[in-house]
Amino acid sequence: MFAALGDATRLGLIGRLSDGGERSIVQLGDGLPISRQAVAKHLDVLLGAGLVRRTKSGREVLFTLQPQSLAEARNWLDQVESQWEGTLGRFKDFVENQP
Amino acid sequence: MFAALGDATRLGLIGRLSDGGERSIVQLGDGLPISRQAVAKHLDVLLGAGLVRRTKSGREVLFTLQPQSLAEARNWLDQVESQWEGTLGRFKDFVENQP
DNA sequence: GATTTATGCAACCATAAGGTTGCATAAATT
DNA sequence: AATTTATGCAACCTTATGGTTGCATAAATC
Repeated sequence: MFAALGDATRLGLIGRLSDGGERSIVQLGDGLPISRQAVAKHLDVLLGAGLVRRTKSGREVLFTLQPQSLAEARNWLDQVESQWEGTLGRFKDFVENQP
Repeated sequence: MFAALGDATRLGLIGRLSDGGERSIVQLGDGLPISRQAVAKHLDVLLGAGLVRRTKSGREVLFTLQPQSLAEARNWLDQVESQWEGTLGRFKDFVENQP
């Protein structure tokens, strides 16, 4: 899922969806300097990573952000950081107990 | 930087460094099914993303985690999530005020 | 001084990633 | 019914990416 976030275009798409609204492929690609197909492929990647949800409405395909999945990424970061800080704490103890 | 995290091998390296210790290229590659050179390349990527710090000690090159940079990634996620929740709040208001 | 041991540099390779184009299909419009 | 408009499918292209191998260098160890 970090891989899915590791592309500027896809980060941009998520940004556009971060207001909670649902948008079609055409809408999401509006203004971008790439073809509609390229946008569709990026959305497929985001879908595969569970970052967006796909619903059909008439002839349109609408995408919405799936923010629960972002929490997953955050949890991983939190875990690494907290483990690091735990060690930092032990290191502080060590230093402070030096004669 | 999400791109740097978007590789299983590199995530593993960060995991190994998350205890705050410093390790050489050989140490970090120990147990991995890839060559030392491949490990060195991954560490270069992590270095480029600011996720690790490089110091020389004798003939060894030691790497340590740079957790401040992880916070950056977290901030981005927080921002997207909070914007989404803001909208969710407005949506709740809307629903609750329906007759 | 000779030999390990830890890296760096560079060329090379296969596959994946991001992108394009052309054509087909399906739902709205006119 | 004819035409837009929104997608999907598939082939194709170029460049990055993750990986390897061979050789050079520099610091420890014998």
